[in-house]
Amino acid sequence: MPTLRCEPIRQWEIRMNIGEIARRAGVSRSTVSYALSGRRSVSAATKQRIQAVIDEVGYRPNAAARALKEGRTRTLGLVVPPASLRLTDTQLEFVASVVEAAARADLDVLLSPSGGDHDRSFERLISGRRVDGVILMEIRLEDERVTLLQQAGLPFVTIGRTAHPEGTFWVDVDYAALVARCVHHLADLGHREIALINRSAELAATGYGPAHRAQTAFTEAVRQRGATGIDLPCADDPAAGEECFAQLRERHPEITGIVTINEAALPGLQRGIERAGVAVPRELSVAGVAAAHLAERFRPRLTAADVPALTMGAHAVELLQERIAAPENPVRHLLLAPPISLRDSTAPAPLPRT
Amino acid sequence: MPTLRCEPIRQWEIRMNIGEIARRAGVSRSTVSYALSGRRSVSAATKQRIQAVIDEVGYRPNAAARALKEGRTRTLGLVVPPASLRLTDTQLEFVASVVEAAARADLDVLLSPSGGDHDRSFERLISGRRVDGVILMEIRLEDERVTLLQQAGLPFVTIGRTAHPEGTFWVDVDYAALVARCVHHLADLGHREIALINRSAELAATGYGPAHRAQTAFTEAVRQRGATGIDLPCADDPAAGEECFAQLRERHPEITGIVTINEAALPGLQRGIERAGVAVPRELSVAGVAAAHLAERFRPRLTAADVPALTMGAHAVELLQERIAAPENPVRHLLLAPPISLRDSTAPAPLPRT
DNA sequence: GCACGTTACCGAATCGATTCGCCTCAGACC
DNA sequence: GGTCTGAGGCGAATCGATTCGGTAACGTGC
Repeated sequence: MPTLRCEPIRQWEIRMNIGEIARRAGVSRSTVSYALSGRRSVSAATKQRIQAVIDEVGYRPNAAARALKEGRTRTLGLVVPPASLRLTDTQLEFVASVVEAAARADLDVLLSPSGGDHDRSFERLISGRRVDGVILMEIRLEDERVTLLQQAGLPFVTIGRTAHPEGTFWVDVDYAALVARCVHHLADLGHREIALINRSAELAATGYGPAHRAQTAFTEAVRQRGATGIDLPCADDPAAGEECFAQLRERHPEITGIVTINEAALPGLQRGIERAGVAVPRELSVAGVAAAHLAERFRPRLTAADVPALTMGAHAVELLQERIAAPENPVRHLLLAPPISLRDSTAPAPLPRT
Repeated sequence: MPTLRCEPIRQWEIRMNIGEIARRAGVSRSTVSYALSGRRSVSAATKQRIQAVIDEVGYRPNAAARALKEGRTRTLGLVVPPASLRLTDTQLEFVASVVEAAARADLDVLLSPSGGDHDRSFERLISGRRVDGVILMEIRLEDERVTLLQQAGLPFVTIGRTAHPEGTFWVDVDYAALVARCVHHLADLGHREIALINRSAELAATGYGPAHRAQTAFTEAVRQRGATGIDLPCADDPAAGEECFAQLRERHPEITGIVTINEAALPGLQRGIERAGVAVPRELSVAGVAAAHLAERFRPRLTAADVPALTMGAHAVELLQERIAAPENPVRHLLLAPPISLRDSTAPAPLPRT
């Protein structure tokens, strides 16, 4: 008489590994492997039989076993700033485009928040052989993560670059060139008093490249054109943008042109301008560097160099794949300087009041 | 005499596996394993010697080998909407909080863009044993991904829920309750003509839960209070918000109260209100459901139920861990209905014009 | 007829960890 | 003194894939 214990029967849950496929197809495991990889010839009939079994049971090779044997994981690591810092739209587009580009290349993406107190996550990433390569965002001029990756001998590509980027793979936006271009554009329109609304003072203090390079290029470009320039740091949020503009109007009412690389502050900047009743572009011209959709969203539409964030992620993935496949290849960089899209926020400088 | 060939000497690049650690510490590999896991006793002296070697060479167990043997990867999958759809702030906070919570629990997160043409990525995720469990975002009322995960027998937790969520683990915001609460709040203040600015018509058409539930709850609450309600779908971007408000003023000038769950449209809504010269909250009250920082950013500050996105991600990770550890446990849900934070955008209804 | 190459397949080693079974040596206890 | 117990450690099997070497069978060319 059977006992009352009613263990759930899980017969159909036998593990589907390559051996089981081989058994059902009546071949050896190596034949299944070769049939799938095509690295040795397998007769059409056998191949078909194996494929039929695979389709029937929905088999897929175990990723861990394959990674162990092949020595690669088909996975990329993406190191993102911790969530506590709110990401800018451009940064988000980087992340999204990296993920999509990786998916297109049949690669998975492992996310790791770096900085803050999540160093364990970063350590796991680089020393547990969990990934074949790493994409690093938000690079500082001196960045210890770069050093750690170099020591670990793990291929990596940075979005942004350090102070001495010669030996590494990177993709970056040429903020210096773009800011200079904005200054020249305004100067060409007759503006003589120009302000730069930069990223936050904290970022600059921690050695954030774009903030430094933008400032240097701004100062230089303004000097070249014999204009006068004001450099204003501004926190990455709308409220700060509004505040920043208010201060600018109060302390430097002579300003007729603004260059901004702080896209998070744009909504606030716009609001500040509207509240002050300043007419753009008649009384004040604004040019900048920003994600295209933010430039389009500004009123009036912002004349700006559109940061090609969506393609940059794809480029980074591409470079990383090359680096992984051919570690001895010479380093490659990509410094992007998209043209300025002329929209509605810049115009000839107003005539000086007499 | 040595040859001229100068192969790079890579002696220090010998693979650091558990065997090498064992050799250097003069013990067997199993002893190293037990010393690290603590699953069997190892003398203090031996343990110390092993640890010293590990610290010296910076050894970390190979993730693939461990996953293969243990049958778990210590990795979670996070299925996100494809980048082509711009994520809302609340969604981004979900992602960020999931990643942070996972990092705190020493788990890695594998990102997979679903929908669009990235089904291979999703397939890899669920059938290659790459992850121990999956967190699914942007759930539709009928969602085939849920079915696929159930078939695959992979533990998963959804953020949001399907039409019949009884048998699954999920964390969700009770949009129905929150919208109703907003309606009652406005009704209590004397408003009789209320509009709902909902998510986009496309989302509703594809069976997006919050859009449906919000509409149903809105209709019901308005009916309960004997008020009249207008339900307006609105695309997820500022321009649409502005447009939507303009239409609302034109077609339904009698409206004195607005409820919105469309946070992406908020900036546009604000802009539309300002352009129309409508005084909030004197002439028009606005209440909604949104991420707290967006509510604070609205002018005047938005009375709203603050979506606790940052804790929701953490809850989802917690539930998923439980599901993985104890698959036979009864299902658990979490339906969050945070209180409405009274800010500055609601006030008693204006006296009806005579 | 023999050497040789090709096709098609099998068996076994391998990747790097975990874990089970077994062994030895003390010390405790009857 | 013999048995038991537990600590401490070793060796080997195992997870599921890939891949190398081997081996039949079957032409093909001389």
